[in-house]
Amino acid sequence: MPTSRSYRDSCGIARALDVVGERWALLVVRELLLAPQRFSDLRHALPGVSSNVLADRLRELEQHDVLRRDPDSGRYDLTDRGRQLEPILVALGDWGIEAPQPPPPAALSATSVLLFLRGAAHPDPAAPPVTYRLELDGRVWTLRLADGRAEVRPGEPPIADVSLRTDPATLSALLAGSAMLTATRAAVAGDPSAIDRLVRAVAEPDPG
Amino acid sequence: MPTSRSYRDSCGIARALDVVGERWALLVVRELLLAPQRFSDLRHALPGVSSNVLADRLRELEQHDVLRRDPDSGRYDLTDRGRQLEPILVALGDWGIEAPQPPPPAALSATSVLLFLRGAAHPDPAAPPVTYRLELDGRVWTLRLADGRAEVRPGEPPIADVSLRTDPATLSALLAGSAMLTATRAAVAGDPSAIDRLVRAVAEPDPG
DNA sequence: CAGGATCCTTAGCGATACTG
DNA sequence: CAGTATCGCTAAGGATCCTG
Repeated sequence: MPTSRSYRDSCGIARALDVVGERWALLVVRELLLAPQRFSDLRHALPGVSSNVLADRLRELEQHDVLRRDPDSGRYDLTDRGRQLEPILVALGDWGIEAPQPPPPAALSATSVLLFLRGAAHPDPAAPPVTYRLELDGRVWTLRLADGRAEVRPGEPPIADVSLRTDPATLSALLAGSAMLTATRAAVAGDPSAIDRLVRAVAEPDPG
Repeated sequence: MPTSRSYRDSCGIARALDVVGERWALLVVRELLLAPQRFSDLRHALPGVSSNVLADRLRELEQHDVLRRDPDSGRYDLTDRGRQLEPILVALGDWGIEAPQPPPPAALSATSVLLFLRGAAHPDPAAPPVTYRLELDGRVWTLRLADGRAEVRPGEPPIADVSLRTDPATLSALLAGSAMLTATRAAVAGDPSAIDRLVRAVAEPDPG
């Protein structure tokens, strides 16, 4: 039984919150920012949400034209309207970064780390492009550093300079500089120096 | 008894929602964007929130350094950190404008209308500045059109070209062009043509 | 009277078990 | 795998009642 309460307020902010203000709704949207996801993908990325609540949120968000379920693949993907939330979510995430960290154990989905990575990376614009194959939680992503910014896409890269297989928490620790690659159980193939370059691109201050 | 549940997710978006994701929290922030407000002001602006929930939200938001209560005046005001939410809320409101209107009766606070007005107004940059004295729900605001944009501040203007006393819904209807000034119970003093100019500034398309 | 605090009811949430 | 059914818990909603 989906939620059907409203703020009954004509303001755009209140009407937006009528759509995406229920618990877990914006985190579901977050998980779909980089790639479509199945029901089980979302459950794995959001271990705190129970299946009935997730089903409710997906139904409501589909009714409000934020996302759509593809009947063939069973995957949920954002609609154009849902995708318009991306800059808002990114800005909200930047704001939330300043908040105190939740006490562990805290979840960290692949999408979360990749969104952070994409936003925090400031690679040297003059350096040649690099392509990474990232395998996180068994799923493959393509990361490309080029033209001074990072681009993330789902799926296999055509060619990759380096391949890194690990989990979101380890990747996050690497990027934060709180772990050395050799001290983790990450599997690397290809040019290891490209990993250093990635870490430095995230560590260096925003040139803007 | 304040809410103290967390998404337990390290992502900045989730941590932001741990602070401002509870019901009514962002609408409280909205009400404080333009001016400090008392507890009773907030209750009036948000007729759907019950006093215990409002008290809980204010406590939580104060604990998280989003707002602060001034002991002398009893007014709640945003902190610097809370004010950083302004562009996010404005963007969320723009997104929400596209959502279907809630069935009436829907609330419409003075802050809501003034936020909409400030964002939607595109006055002729070449025209001379105009200052309005707006009295909404018994509270006085200063509105100034100058340099191609609108500025809203709480309190009496030093001098005003025109004074308009009405309620938020009537002002909204005037701005939307769905009501004529002469057909409302709005009280006007000063230069009535300045009201027309305001309506046109809102009606005209965004030059940007 | 403003600014809450208390009480009670309801509805959304969280966890687990179950089904096509 | 992709949800549905069930149930106890907790936050939200509404009214009333304190306290300066």
